[in-house]
Amino acid sequence: MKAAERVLERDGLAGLTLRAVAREAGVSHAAPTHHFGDLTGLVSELAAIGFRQFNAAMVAAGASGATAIEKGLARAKAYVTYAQAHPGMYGLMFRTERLDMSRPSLHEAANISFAGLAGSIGESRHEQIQERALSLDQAAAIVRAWSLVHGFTMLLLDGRLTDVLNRMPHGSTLDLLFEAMLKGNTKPC
Amino acid sequence: MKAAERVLERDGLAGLTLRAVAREAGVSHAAPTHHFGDLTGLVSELAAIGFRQFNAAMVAAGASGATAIEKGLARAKAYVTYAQAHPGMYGLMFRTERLDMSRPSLHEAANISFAGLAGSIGESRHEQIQERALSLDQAAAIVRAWSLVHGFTMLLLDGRLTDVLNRMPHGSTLDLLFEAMLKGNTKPC
DNA sequence: AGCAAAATCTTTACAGTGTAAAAATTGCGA
DNA sequence: TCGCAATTTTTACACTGTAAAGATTTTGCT
Repeated sequence: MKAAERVLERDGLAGLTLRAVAREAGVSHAAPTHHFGDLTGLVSELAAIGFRQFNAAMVAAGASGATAIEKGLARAKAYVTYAQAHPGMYGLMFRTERLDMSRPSLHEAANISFAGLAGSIGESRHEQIQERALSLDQAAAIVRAWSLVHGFTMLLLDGRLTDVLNRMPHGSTLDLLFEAMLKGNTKPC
Repeated sequence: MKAAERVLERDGLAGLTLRAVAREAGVSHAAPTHHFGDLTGLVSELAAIGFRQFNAAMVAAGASGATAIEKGLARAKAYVTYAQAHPGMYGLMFRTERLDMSRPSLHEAANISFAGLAGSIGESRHEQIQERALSLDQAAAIVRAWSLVHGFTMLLLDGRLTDVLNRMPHGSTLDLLFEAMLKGNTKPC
């Protein structure tokens, strides 16, 4: 197996550095650079793997429910669950600063994930969504679902929800809060 | 003026390093360390300033509207506008990894921002919210609004919405999308 | 098989970085 | 003014990403 592939088996993303992955892979410190060009390249390649895992989890979750509503809820929960299980990877995937979205593998993986989201929204609206041309309503529905779940996930991973949770009635769980958030009427203003 | 204070006048947050702020402040490279302890301390102090600015913008926006609905919308727009005007700062404020939330100044500034959000939600629900004890409904409403706006903001700053925007009907603006997202019915599942 | 070319890896080097400890300087109150 | 504490500089170290050049291995082709 090539060093490049060994590098991509890393699971802890905390202290991710070119030299660290080189050490772990048992190669010289400059070897990874040859494969990935630079740190941005390595991170982008890892993020692409993340998007594929992430998408697979969502597809699997969507297959479980019976109604469109159940499927949507299952997918939303799978979204948060994936992020909780792989917080470092989720951060990598959605922190554009160190990402090169023009890399084909990353671009494609991210696009497939987005298509899954759009398809899911179309399903729940009982209409076929043409990704190339969205109506305002469709775009709003997609962005609403995405913002809601992504925002919740980010706040959760960044520890911004612990205070709210602690101040909720005794016995309240994160799951309960998440469901209540999704099911309620949105208009906050 | 002390070097420490000069450091905090930095506006570009892109290449923020201890040594960079030292250079800009015209002090030795190790001077900032004495004031802030370490990089986490510096970043946390900057984030506290950000939260205060941010909160001021929200309060100002809330004063403009007549009805509770108008106020809420104005605040939501001010939220996104602040993040667009200070993307580096917004990232700093919500990227916990390099933040020390136990720092009194940061903790307090972040709490005031949260109280503003909670108060805004209480206003739109026509009820007084006791921050120390939230009902499930109240917590869900707060987290829903926060997730929605924070998620939208993050996706926007990370460039994840440009594709959606490009595929919307000709003439659609970000503002239009944002309003449509907020006004629609939420249940994505 | 043999050999040239391409891919892969190592070595060496350099400019930055955060952080720690000691030395030097400054400011200020008694 | 003197002394002490706050502040800053100096020096040092172990890291980091990146670049360039040489060494090695793998691959493809006749």
